[in-house]
Amino acid sequence: MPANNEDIAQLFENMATLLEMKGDSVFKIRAYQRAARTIEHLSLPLSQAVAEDADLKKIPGIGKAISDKIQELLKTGKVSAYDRLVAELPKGVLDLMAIPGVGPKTAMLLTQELGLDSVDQVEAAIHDGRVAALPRMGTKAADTLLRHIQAISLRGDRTPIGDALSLAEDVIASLRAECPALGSLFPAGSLRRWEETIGDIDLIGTTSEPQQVGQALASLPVVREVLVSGPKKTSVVVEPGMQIDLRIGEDASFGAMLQYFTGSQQHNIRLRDYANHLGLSLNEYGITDLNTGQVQSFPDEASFYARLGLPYIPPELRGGIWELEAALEDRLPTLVETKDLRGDLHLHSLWSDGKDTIETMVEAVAAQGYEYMAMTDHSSGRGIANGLSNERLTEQIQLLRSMDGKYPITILCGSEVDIRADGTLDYPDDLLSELDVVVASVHSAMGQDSATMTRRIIKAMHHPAVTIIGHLSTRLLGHREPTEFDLEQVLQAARETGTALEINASPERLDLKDTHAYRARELGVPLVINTDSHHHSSIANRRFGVAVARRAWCEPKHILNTLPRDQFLRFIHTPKPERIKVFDETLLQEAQT
DNA sequence: GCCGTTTTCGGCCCGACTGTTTTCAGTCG
Repeated sequence: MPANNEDIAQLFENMATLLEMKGDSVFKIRAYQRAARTIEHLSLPLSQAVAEDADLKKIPGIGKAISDKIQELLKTGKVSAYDRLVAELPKGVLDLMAIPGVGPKTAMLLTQELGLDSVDQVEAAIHDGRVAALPRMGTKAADTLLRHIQAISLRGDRTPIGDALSLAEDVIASLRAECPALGSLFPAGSLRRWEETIGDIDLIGTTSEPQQVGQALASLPVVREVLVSGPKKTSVVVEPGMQIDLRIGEDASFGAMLQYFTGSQQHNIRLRDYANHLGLSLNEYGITDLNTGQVQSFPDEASFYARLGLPYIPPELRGGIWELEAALEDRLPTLVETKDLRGDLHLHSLWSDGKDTIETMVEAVAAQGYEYMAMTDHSSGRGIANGLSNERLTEQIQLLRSMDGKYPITILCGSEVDIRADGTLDYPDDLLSELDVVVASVHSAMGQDSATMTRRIIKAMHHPAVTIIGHLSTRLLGHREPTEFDLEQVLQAARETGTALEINASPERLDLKDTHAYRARELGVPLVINTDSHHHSSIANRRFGVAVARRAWCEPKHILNTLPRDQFLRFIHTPKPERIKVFDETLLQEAQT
């Protein structure tokens, strides 16, 4: 199995760490870190790029040396320079960095001075006092280390954005209740960039009473531990095991602060580098003119970016790879927004495993101002999901047809049909042909190898009745790994057959994920943002799906369900291979207007 | 190691906090 982008990014991240332990040039270290971050967020698999003989040096932050190493890794399965570094440095030294607060320097100190090569050994060495006796350590530092080690198991991995966002909203509400002096208070960081999982929750606020707000956070009942407590910054760990960082500033400089703490780090590094060329220096308080020393503050982000001669860059685009160039060349996309959506094409009711009646779901979707919707209960193969037999589906179709026209929304007949292990569908063709919208999804045999799964999905795409492939990878964030398949082949087949791919907005799925959606958009594959709601309240989840699309640089024209009703109906009523032309035409039309 | 709105050589983002230090190194984001 060739290395994927994540593996390659991890290798360069390790490489940077090992070089730092050796005391190598900080700039070389930074170059490897930058390359790692870039590769991690790349939409195109590097294995694919190398196979196609693409020039990797076109990717920002990747030059000859790193390009050569990527090629070496993909061709031979290893990077000799990396292997040499690993051999050169003490065994286990990278493992120690899993301890928060232990960086390359401390890890080296622990391995070289005490010969420790595992977290367990460090814990033992703290207990018998050897760690506290090290140079630049002490009892307090050793105690802190011990607390961090004990907290490792409690502080889980990254948290899915849905959970992190509701936690952040709870904390914001509590702080508001506790602190009358609080002005603005918003999430920043990865939460504001809508990353699919969140490490720490960053909050930024303004107040005339900074100490009071920090104190209020530290005293919240959900707080398990206070990590940092200063005049401008407070960090705590709250009950489910998440870290919250609160930064406090003034209203007049809120724009600079919001920009600074929204990141990404990579975006900020590139932005500050660019600013330096303009004779300006950026920090969280404002923009300093390096010639005059004058500091200018900004109440909002738009004026901050404008001072740099840039248009406003939406947080979802601030990945630090492509957005600065796009902004300079005035080709930032006009990103799709929630208000652009006109339909939801993946909805469940009590007929299968939903929790609401069809009527409740219809009313809830109509209340969003949508123009059309498709009821898509499960097919019969989903025994546990109370899937509809042929007879029940026929019955439901009759019911839906009788309802259509009685609501301020067009009700389409649909089904979420299982793609069986062999790529066939779960209903006979004559029944499928009666449906307006078929969402075909994998729900079983998820362990198939990549080639089998790829064939299976592509076979389903070639079925004339299949409108959309639902939650392509079947992953559940934090619970189930994605299936294995060849993304490029699947996307090409989607394009050829005129099959749309779903961006499933359920915060536990987010499937397509952002980088896959990005690649799909590049290849001209129609995308659909669906909530897959099983309850009327879940329709609000569309914001998560819109966020994925925005991170994929999607404009309304890339999203099928931003089409007005009649154009959407024209799309689904056009036979499949021709259907893609309808999509392309609407693209052209929109581009001209 | 990367890169070019001063540059193919000489630069490379910026600050808060902690714990150990009498002026700073390490870590984090």
